[in-house]
Amino acid sequence: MDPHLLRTYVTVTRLASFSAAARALGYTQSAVSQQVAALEQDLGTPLLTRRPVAPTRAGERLLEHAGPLLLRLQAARADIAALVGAPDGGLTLAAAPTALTHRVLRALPPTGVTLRVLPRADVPEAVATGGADLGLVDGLAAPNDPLRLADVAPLTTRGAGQEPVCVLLPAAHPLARRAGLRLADLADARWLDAPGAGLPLDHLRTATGSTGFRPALRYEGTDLQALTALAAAGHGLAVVPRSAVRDTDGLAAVPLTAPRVVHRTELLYAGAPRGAAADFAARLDLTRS
Amino acid sequence: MDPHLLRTYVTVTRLASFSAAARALGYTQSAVSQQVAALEQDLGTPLLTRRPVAPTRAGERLLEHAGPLLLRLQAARADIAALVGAPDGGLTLAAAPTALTHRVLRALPPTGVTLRVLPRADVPEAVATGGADLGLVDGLAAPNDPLRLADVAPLTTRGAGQEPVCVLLPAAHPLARRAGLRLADLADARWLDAPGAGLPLDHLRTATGSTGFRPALRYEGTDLQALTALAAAGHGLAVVPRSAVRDTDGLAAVPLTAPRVVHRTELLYAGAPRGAAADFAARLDLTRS
DNA sequence: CACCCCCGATAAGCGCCGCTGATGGTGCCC
DNA sequence: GGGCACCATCAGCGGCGCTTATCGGGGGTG
Repeated sequence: MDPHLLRTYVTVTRLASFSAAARALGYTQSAVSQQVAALEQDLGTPLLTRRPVAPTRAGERLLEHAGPLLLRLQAARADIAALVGAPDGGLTLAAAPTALTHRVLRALPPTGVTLRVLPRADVPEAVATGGADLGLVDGLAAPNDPLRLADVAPLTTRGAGQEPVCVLLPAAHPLARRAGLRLADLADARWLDAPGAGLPLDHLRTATGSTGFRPALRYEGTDLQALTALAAAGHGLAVVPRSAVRDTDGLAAVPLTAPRVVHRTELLYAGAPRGAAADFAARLDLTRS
Repeated sequence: MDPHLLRTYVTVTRLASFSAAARALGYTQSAVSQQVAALEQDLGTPLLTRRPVAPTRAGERLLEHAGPLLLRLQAARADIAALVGAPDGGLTLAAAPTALTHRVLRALPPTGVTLRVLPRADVPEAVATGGADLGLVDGLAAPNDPLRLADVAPLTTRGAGQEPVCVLLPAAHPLARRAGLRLADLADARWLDAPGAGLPLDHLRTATGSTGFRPALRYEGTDLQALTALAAAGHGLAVVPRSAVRDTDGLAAVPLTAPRVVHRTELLYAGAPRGAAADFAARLDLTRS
């Protein structure tokens, strides 16, 4: 189970070709063939069907393991490398789109910042693999509960703010005049599914334990403005943190009263923040409400 | 970052000796020395101080990664192996002590079962590495919330029951006559810390967001009977699922009313349950309350 | 229907990596 | 101060894994 073999195997399945994988990895086709054979012999079972090249059942299981494994390996490398290399003075921040609250933006140093906006699921990976010094992720959680993140590597999380959430709906919606809304009452409504930009629907489902929240339109961008416009135009409801609500024609934003859920933002880092990253983290703490 | 080198490095740090690690791993001392040197060169930094042999800062970081990495690797192996080998008909069940509710015990097949009671933290590992076909873990959670488990490997969880929890206190305790108790009111009391048997104190802390719950006595066994006796004798309070409460001299069990937490039991498995494991899982589902 | 091309498996050869055994240097304990 | 236990280093060698070369087969095309 050499990581080398694992990487080759993953590449072969991804490209569905021994030869293409060989070209991609800088090997000969023969080497790739031998590597896959070695892996299969090691595990005692075929992992791929040839012609066409596709994973067997065992191969599919292995793929599920291989990704996180290689990721963790890379994370370990990056972690040590970060400890060795001197901090370069700059600060790279990976953030989910809705995690960029005003409080965060205010705490940013004036220069030397690189901001990478990523889908929320990619943020921990970016921090773990050294693609960013710090990460900001957000999500719905019970008050004071930490967020649930995939543990690609031993990352430290620190709360970076909580705020109420609102439901976005067209102003003409029958419920738009309400002072507060219960999420359970909206399970049968049509929702915007915005895994990149906002809070994906399965977050709502786990938060309420419901199986509802059928998607109306799936939005794959990361832009909140567009999401807001979609909600105003009646393409579906959305849940966003209150501070992300902007006055928009035809839009109503009603606070969510039940379940008691807050929009929570967390700061992520590997090891201890250093240099500009430490400064930023400290400044973020100072503005704690 | 060969897993081989990683394993050697971990062994060296654990034994704090190159020579001892070499003996343990079946290498010569020379080989171990070269392996560690290779790892250090690969990562570009010293990982160990010699004389005495102890990890450097970078080495400590690496250790944090190496454990889960090697575990995952082993889990992947075991996962594939389980897929290859025919199910042996038997069923090995790894369970946390308090996860063995009556409902679980009733669903067990009459023969061919091996029951391994482990500390809760070890259950996912046992399932992932093939030490058990199924796992049962329990813990406190908000109603309908899944438990938080370390994801050593892609494991599937399935709810296997929820029930209210009670606080165990001596019958002479001033609060023993109450009909219900709020956990927050008990943060300053002295608690039994039973990481093996019951619900460790940090579970209570995360559940309430409190930093209280100072331990009075630390109990390292896995026996609930002893824990109950300790509570009755006034050595500290404990929280247990209601069904685990037995009539005991001098013991009072008061339902916990706030926060709204339940004792939740979950079934864990890698891939899809097969053979006797599938039967058991289905029977557990049938008795769903 | 036959040819050809592309793909993957296999064989042979070789270079390099990593192991062993031996030796050197160093701190610690007696 | 001597001996010992420990780790580093060196030389040598065996085997692993790569490349090159070749074979077998399947599908597309003329």
